[in-house]
Amino acid sequence: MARRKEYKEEEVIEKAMELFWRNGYESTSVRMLEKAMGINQFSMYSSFGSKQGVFLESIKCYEGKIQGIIEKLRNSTNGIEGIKTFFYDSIKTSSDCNNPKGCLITNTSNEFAESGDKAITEQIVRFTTVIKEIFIEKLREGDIKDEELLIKQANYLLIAKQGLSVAAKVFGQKELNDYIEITFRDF
Amino acid sequence: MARRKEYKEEEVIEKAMELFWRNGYESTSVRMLEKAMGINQFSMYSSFGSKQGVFLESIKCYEGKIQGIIEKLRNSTNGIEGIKTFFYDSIKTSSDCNNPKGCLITNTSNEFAESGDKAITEQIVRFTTVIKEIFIEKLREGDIKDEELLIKQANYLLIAKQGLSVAAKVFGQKELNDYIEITFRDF
DNA sequence: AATATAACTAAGCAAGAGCTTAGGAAAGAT
DNA sequence: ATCTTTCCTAAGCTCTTGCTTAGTTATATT
Repeated sequence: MARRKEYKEEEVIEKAMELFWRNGYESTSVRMLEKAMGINQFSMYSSFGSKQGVFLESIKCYEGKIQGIIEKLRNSTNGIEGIKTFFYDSIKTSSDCNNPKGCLITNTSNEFAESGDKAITEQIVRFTTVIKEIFIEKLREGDIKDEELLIKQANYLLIAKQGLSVAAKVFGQKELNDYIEITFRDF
Repeated sequence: MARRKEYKEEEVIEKAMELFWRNGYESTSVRMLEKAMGINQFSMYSSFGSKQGVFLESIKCYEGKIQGIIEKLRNSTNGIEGIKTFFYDSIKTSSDCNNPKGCLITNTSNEFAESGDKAITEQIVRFTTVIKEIFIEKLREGDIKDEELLIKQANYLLIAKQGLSVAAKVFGQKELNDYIEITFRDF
């Protein structure tokens, strides 16, 4: 017995995500969001509660967007090679132009590192933990490994992946390829 | 024939630098700056022209602060070992508490990556180039190296260093050590 | 058709941003 | 002591921020 929404939340949030991805949280204003999403502030706030609400939903949307390559990593059966492919897939996502560069999760982790925002930090930690566990799982498929070396290597790869995402915003394709090649040269 | 300044620019800029280092550019307001620097906005603007002026001067101040470890790197004579030491020195700078974590240059590079601000981007590129050239120089001191591999390795180390600075904000000491150890394991 | 409920528009709110300015205070030159 | 030049205080300027609200429009139910 009432009027229907003229937009779908899943659709407008995608536009929001791209904006946050490109500019970060603070540099994206609610006015910019309403233009990009094609809805006005009232609708935004009634659908997502707050700017932070839009942002958290954007992160979920992003996770959905990259779920494909994460599943690919998870289902890979060639150990360390699967992780290497994951690295290449990651920068490929952001190199189809018109897409922002870098990784939204990593960008966010950086922007909020010192702020200590709880809801956002939690999202990031959760995501990072998932990736690390997959790395460990894949590394376990490899040759002789004592547990300690395994953790060491997982930490290395996790930070390397994070570094890659950051580097992708600034460095060129050749530099990134050089980086990945040497990262995996001795596994 | 006039009144004298009640502060020294070199002293107040250090406080500004710490604030920018901790919060980034956008999240640091002029009101916060005047409290931290102990001078009011009039003095700030008459000494540095604008908020961005304060920021650019803060970066110079930061470069001065880390010049020690860069000179140490430059003067090292044990090739790749010198670079490894440089990595450890870099995270040491930010692990004496009361200092912000990460690297101001890297933070800035990240924050302004998509903005395309000219003055700031130029500062970053200049600094990055210097580091890369030192890396190449140190790598040249090592064993047999064709030029191409050398560039590849320099790119690797440059991105690895950048990744380390980012990681230092989020990861613990053990993870960082693991990362550095494996980064340099096969040189 | 009348009514109730939800969604839209657009205007506006307080707070904070970067920056400016008028007026007084300090100190070297005369 | 006076004058002149510089510096400091404090208030205020305009613009933008995240968010709200009054008033209107559209739709499902009766």
